Amino acid sequence: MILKTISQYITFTKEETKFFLSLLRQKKIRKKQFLYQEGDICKYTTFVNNGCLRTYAIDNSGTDHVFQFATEGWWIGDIESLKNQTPTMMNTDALEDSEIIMISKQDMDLLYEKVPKYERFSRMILENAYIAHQQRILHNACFSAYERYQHFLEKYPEWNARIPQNQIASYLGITPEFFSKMKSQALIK
Amino acid sequence: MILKTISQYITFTKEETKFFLSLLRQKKIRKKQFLYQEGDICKYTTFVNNGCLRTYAIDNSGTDHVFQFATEGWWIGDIESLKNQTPTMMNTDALEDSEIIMISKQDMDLLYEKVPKYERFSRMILENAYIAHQQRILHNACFSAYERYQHFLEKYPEWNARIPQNQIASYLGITPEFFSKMKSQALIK
DNA sequence: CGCGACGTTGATTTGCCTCAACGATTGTGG
DNA sequence: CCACAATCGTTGAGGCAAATCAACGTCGCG
Repeated sequence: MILKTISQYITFTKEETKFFLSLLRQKKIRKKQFLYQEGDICKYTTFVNNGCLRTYAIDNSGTDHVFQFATEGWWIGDIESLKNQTPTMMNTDALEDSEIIMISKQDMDLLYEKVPKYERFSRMILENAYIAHQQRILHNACFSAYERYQHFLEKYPEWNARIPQNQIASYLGITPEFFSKMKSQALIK
Repeated sequence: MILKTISQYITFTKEETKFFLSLLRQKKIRKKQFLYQEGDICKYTTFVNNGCLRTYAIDNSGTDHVFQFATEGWWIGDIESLKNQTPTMMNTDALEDSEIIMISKQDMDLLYEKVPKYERFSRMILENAYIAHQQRILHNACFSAYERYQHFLEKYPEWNARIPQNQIASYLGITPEFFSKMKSQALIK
């Protein structure tokens, strides 16, 4: 799975593939289990083989705010904490029993040294992630809650079917109560 | 200036430096002049030598929403439009008379081919930009307008002194009127 | 079964917006 | 160098989108 994802961007030789695979650690994680908690220093970047994870921050009043979801084929992790080796402000846990693949920061740096074209892969993945965030910032600024919800439905129909509504509400930046009302009333604009 | 910025991340040989410099186009842009408008396809990525630019989107009701500012040493551009060669949703213009350096997408791709370590530079710049966006998304979700303003003051004191308040208000996601009231009343929480 | 997670609905509140009016400053053409 | 417009910031009255708080139904699961 992870090789297939990478092969969409760059082509490994056999040796490179072998080397790459030697760096991976597979892991199972159960629903509700934490991968990281606030204050941890993230040592691994994570690829989701199957299942579903989320990262979220907690504000001063104790409310969760979902930063991202990750299902099959997605990467998840706090790049800030991983890059700077600083404590993360976010929590990462599993919404479903999941199988994940982890690469340590050390091995990642090793990979960049030995297989420079992996830089290209990372750059491209980052570009995509950056674009997604750009859109999210603009949508939060330019659109109403209902419009954001509609866009979410178009962009991630699979997530809508799979992820609890209170989590989606949090991702969209609204309360579960308002989300429920919005859906039932189909508030236009 | 641009070489100094790059040398913080990677080291060019003399030939590479020469090649890199051959790809740059310098340009002056006057206050209020557009670099890109909604619907344009971005062909260049832009580095600011001096002055100040901004990108912003316009919502259905005609209100601006600033996505980013760029002063000396910053890069600016719609990566989505640049990467996919799709029409941009945003406008980029100058808040001050400015001097900028532009690199075309074509030359950028050429650079990636000829100087693979430039991939690394891009990856690192992107990581930083990604982190900044991550923080912005979390702050918008977790903090009140006043808290966001305080954070802005801490992080970008120079911008606060230099950029008109209505633009900062837009960046923070509030109206100029509310921004003014907030400051005068020092609304806590 | 019984408890906790999830969703719904209603009454009330609030953070921020809208609209409108009004100084202060800047800049521009005559 | 002045008149005038445009830009920018401030202040006040009223309004709205979404939050809060609370109660209640339902489902899945240990």
